Amino acid sequence: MLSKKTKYGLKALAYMARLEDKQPVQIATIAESENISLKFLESILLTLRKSGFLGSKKGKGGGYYLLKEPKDIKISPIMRILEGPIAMVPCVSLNFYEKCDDCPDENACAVHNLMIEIRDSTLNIFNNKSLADLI
Amino acid sequence: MLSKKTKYGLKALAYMARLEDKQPVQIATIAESENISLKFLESILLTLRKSGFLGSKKGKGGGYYLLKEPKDIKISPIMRILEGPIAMVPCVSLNFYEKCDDCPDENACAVHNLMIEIRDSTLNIFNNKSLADLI
DNA sequence: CAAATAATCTAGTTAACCGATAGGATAAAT
DNA sequence: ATTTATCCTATCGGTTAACTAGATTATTTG
Repeated sequence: MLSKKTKYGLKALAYMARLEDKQPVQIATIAESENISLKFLESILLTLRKSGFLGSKKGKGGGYYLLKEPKDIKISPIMRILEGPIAMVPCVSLNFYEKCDDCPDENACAVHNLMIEIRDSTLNIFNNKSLADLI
Repeated sequence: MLSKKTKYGLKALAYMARLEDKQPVQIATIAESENISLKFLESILLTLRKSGFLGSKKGKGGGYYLLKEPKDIKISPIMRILEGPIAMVPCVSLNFYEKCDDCPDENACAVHNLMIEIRDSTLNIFNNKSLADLI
């Protein structure tokens, strides 16, 4: 299940991608337009800024703005920042790998091999889609 | 993230699929072989029986057994029973649909359309794989 | 019949996490 | 100096995941 955090984050990024000018947008504007809790969105955009997706400006006329062209912002890194691993199981995660407690031999594990397939097909979509494709 | 419940359930089913004879297997045997908590596996196999995947026999020589040939047991219904919706978001779920609170127009939602693609590619795998393919 | 076997059922515990909120600190513009 | 808007820390209620306890029921075997 996709967390609300990720869902809201993607929606906010898509909102910014839709704007042709690169003027900063205020949190409140996005929150209202997309029906997102203001305070919650605040923390989400903050993490997106700290991870290098967004720039920000304080004070009047301030807000958040995309640091790159929408077409150059792929979905997978956003997912990894907001949602965590893309794989359904840590033992097939490329960026968040963790060995299973059970399972002496990964290659012999039925679930492992199935989940590799799922990971690859999911990754194939997230890697090849940009913010520009979402709007 | 795949729950342990689903993971253990799939592993147990794969275990049974590997046996050529259709003799009942005891919970304890599977639990030990696959390093799964006995009591937890107990409740998992019970739900799988109630959903029609497994048959059971009580008393000596009893246990659980598959009701169909491994090649005739697809992954998707197992996932739906143990894990719930396959879609990452309720608004794109085929079997567990639910409207989003935010989002006045689904077709205009960036996340919605992205998640439809993910659902389809995932479903494509789960629908076309059987227990026999896992082993 | 009685003892052993193994599934069935009900219920509870514990820890982690999600979504949201509160309240003040900081920085920039007017 | 005042307003505007991000930044930051902390907290909290609710839910769920993962597991555990203990008693019951049904079946087989001696």
